[in-house]
Amino acid sequence: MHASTFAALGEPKRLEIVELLRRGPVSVGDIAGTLGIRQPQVSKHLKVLREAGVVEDEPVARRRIYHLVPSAFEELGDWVESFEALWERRLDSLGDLLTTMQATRSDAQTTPEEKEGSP
Amino acid sequence: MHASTFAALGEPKRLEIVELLRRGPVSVGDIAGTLGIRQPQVSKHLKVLREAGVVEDEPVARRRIYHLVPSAFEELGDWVESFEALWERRLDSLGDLLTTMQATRSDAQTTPEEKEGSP
DNA sequence: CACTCATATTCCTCTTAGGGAATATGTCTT
DNA sequence: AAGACATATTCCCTAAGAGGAATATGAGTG
Repeated sequence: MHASTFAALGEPKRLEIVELLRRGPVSVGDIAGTLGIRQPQVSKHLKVLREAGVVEDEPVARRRIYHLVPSAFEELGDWVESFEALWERRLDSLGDLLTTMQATRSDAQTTPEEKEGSP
Repeated sequence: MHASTFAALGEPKRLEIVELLRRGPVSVGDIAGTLGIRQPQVSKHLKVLREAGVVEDEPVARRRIYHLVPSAFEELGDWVESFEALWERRLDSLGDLLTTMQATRSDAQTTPEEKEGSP
């Protein structure tokens, strides 16, 4: 996963553009009009999104219609999924830990004990 | 979905930190040592990640152990999913379009390109 | 309490990114 | 080909962000 993808989405206006494109392909001028951004800024933002692989454009008549690129979101989804798989494992470990603690001791008072293990 | 989450992940070193934390909770010093970044920079990056809700820290002895925050990734996952649902709808529309075109059966004209596929 | 280790914060500098205005490129239309 | 429209690019300026070095805060240990 490239940081540039996140960087592209990390700018508020660009995220708005992406949310707008969610509704379907839109031209540069329409993006500018809908979001109240000036056309040159829109073109700049689209350039960043395009180079990050988030959007693509297709010329139609004399305008350029921009649309989202599914594979970018698939990659993102895979990445996030690979993290979500961790919580389950962790929760299992936590369950084990709690079970162990409960079995070992069931009392705790003022002084929190220091967990040892790192030399 | 807040742009700040993406912005936090959009910096290469910070993304590295997140990838490292995937393996489990780590102290600031260990992050610095593992990634070859100086401690102050690590603290700064962690501050950004923390304020974006991506990581949390817990004091253990005299260090601070940082770990990922599941809810942040869940939110991310939901967001991405809401996009992936679109492709299917779009593909349905495309299917309809193709069906219509085939039914109409009026070829010739300015149909310049065809996606390569099964011949 | 003084000391030390671990982390956070500050100050400085420099590069980069974003907005505004103007202009260049490109593409239909007539 | 000239003109009109749509988009991209450039220049300028300002501000945000990231690294380096030094220092402040905080927590545990003798």
